[in-house]
Amino acid sequence: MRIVFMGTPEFAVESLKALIGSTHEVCAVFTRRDAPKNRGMKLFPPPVKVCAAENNIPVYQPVSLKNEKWKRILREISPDLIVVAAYGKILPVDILEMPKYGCINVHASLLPKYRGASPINAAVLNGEKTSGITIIQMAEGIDTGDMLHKISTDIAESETYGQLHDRLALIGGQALLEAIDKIEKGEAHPEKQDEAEVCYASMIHTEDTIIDFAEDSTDVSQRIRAYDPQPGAFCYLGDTKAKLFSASLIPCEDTFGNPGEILECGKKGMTVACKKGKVLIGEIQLAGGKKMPAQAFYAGHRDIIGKVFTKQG
RNA sequence: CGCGGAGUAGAGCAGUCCGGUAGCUCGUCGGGCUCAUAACCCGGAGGUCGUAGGUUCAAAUCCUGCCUCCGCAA
Repeated sequence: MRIVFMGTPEFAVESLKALIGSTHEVCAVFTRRDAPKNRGMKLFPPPVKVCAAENNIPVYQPVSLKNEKWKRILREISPDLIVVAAYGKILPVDILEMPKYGCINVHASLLPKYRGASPINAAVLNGEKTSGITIIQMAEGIDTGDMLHKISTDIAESETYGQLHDRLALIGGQALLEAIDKIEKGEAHPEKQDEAEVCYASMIHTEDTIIDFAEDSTDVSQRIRAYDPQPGAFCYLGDTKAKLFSASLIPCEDTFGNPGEILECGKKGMTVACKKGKVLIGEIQLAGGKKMPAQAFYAGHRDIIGKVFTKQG
């Protein structure tokens, strides 16, 4: 099958690799434009572009697909199918209908739950026990299309966003090939999403990543893990901003000290009190510094026992 | 030239303002105590103070260039 791939970040790279390693032909790759990023606002190419270039696949980086120029190019390529994975742009309807088999999307949640931009983070944040990949036939509206194929996976205890992301990216590639196989054999059975089950995961805002120890330990550890390792959930230690990572729940119903109080530091990490229960913090990163094991932090800050993490500096 | 912080022993930090013996916690190595231990006691090793110059009797410390790392913002 002749395929055009559209995607941008690391998550999409695994799907692209799966296609490249298959019997299908990836005729072209569409990805977002190189964006100024990080210190110095230097220009960085999206991961998908790098991967495509390594495999000598033509890359297109349109500002908007509504432009007739890109529609013409797509018609000339004349793909049988367009595969979209975390592309970050809306496809006009006439493009959705252009290929013989239309456009399909690799989405990192079990739809209809967690439509939108941050499905993986949302699953961890809400303490879901399972997540997965859904391949949908794209339609107008964000992640609203009929479902073609689904693979679910259990979310492990203490699993972070990063770990789940990497796992789902691989599963995404697998699910994609299976879905295309179904389509080719005419065995795909589009299934409507149950509107009653729909919920959305919007883009991440800074305020979502603030740790509030006045919440129960379950919520605190889920919040930290939902943004670990990127962009990192944070709170303040005095005036210093501190990102916390590798959180795990210490199961207990009791309360200890004040919310946010550092109870003890040991080899396994730093124990912090929550509204109810406590959490074990494995790694910490202070503003301007590198991420380090909590034990190392304790080595250089012997006076932190009894100090309190707060929401504001 | 988007804004800002930081490079000192394997790790994490103090010392820099005000120049004068390289310091702390952890780890590591050796010994001791113990039924035993991630606990405790004693002892040891380990550092071109990021780098290149400058000032000085003397620079981790003051001045200048360069390299590297990190936070914010996008």
